[in-house]
Amino acid sequence: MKTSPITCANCNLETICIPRSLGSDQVQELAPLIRRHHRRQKGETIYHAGGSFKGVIALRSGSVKLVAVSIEGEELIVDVILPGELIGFDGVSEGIHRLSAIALDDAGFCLLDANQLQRLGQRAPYLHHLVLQRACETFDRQVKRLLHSRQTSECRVAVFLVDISDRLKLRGYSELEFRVSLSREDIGNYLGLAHETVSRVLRLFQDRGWVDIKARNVCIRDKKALTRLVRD
Amino acid sequence: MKTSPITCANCNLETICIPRSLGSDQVQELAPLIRRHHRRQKGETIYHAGGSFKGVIALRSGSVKLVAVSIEGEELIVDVILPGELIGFDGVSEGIHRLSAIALDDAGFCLLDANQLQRLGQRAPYLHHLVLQRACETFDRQVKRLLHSRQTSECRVAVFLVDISDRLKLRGYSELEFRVSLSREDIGNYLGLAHETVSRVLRLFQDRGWVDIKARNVCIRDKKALTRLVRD
DNA sequence: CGACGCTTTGAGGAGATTCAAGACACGTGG
DNA sequence: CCACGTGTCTTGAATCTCCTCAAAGCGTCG
Repeated sequence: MKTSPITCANCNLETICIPRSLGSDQVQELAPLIRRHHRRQKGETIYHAGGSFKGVIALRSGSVKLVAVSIEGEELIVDVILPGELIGFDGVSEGIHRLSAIALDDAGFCLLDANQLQRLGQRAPYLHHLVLQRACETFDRQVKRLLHSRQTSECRVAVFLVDISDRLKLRGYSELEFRVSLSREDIGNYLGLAHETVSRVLRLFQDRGWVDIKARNVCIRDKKALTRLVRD
Repeated sequence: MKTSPITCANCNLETICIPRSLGSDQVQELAPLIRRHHRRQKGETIYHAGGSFKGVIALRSGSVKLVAVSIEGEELIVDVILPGELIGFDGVSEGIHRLSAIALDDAGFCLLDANQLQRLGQRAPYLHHLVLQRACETFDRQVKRLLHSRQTSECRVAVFLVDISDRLKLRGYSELEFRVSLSREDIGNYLGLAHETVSRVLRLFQDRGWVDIKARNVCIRDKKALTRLVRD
């Protein structure tokens, strides 16, 4: 049934994307505001730092990294995004994106146009509030991240694995077996560790029988042990 | 003229608080939504983590720390707030505050009520958008913070001093002489350093003739030197 | 197969933390 | 006015964690 148009109403992400807390009437109202069927291949950018803000984006499939680029050209990975999550808030305050969004796999996404967003006040006030909520959630995430940035390398890697696992579970995927589309370099960058350290900690976890890791495929054997390490 | 009511229209923070990018008509519209004249003494909390979200708060005077409390009861300082800045976004997504806001000095603030905020869509759409912008700014701030958390202790302390200096300047205060209401402990907590390290770095800056520090009073002698250290 | 990129592993070193002790400031009470 | 106590700040020395540098192993894709 690929031919029938996919709308918010029949999207498989309905329960985790924007419509999460909306009634079906409200979803009907939302649907026409959304532009769908955008795609990017692995490695392509969805938006560039410095580029103008086009709207809020809901990731439908694949995964994305949000990257800040310093003056010297180094990139710093600010966040990793999974399907159903919203990005683009780094462009709201200035109208210009502060971060780049880069596809880690082939990715599909929807766009809530910036102009629609501005006018959302009249058309669907609760939607506007919803967007504000989501924006604040991304703030919450950064605060959590900040908390973890104080902890040891072991904690940080454990947090990373548990976080991905939890979020995948929430989306109906396996929480114990998954593929991490990030290189060791990227994971290190994201966690504030050298890639060698990431490698070593992963090895340690494997020696303890907590995980099984082959290249980028992760199999969690003892999630409790990992969670115990987190404590925050 | 203490007797004439202070409104957004005649507030001395007009150009840096919410009205920053509003026309005078729009400020007139904003004013009645705001509850003013709230006060807290040094050490008192403006809102508690776990308490219900009452609304977005604009700080009028004094300074405030935003604090996350971990399970073990340790506090982590997430941000330091100066007059004209907005707080409360940590309560928007859940309706419950994730952080506590604690006055560092005697503080005065205004409240944009949560109920007004919800209904803002109809009454003043641009205002709602403005609030979204400010929420996203706090996100931007956390991203910056994350970037700095990767750097050496010297960089981090320099960033801290320059940041406070810049923000005070923006608000018409002296950018070279000011009082930091945080203890060494708090600064360390905020920057992710031991308080001894803060002390040592401050000493270093003093030996280099970049700053003059007596207790919590800071006098910046060579701001360029500090800025040079920042590079991001 | 060979080249390239990614990952692993080891050894040495740098930076920050921790622990411990002493200096200083401030307020209280004698 | 000074002695005293408490909390904050400074300073030093030892320790530890993680980084850097270097080299070798593994995989994958032309």
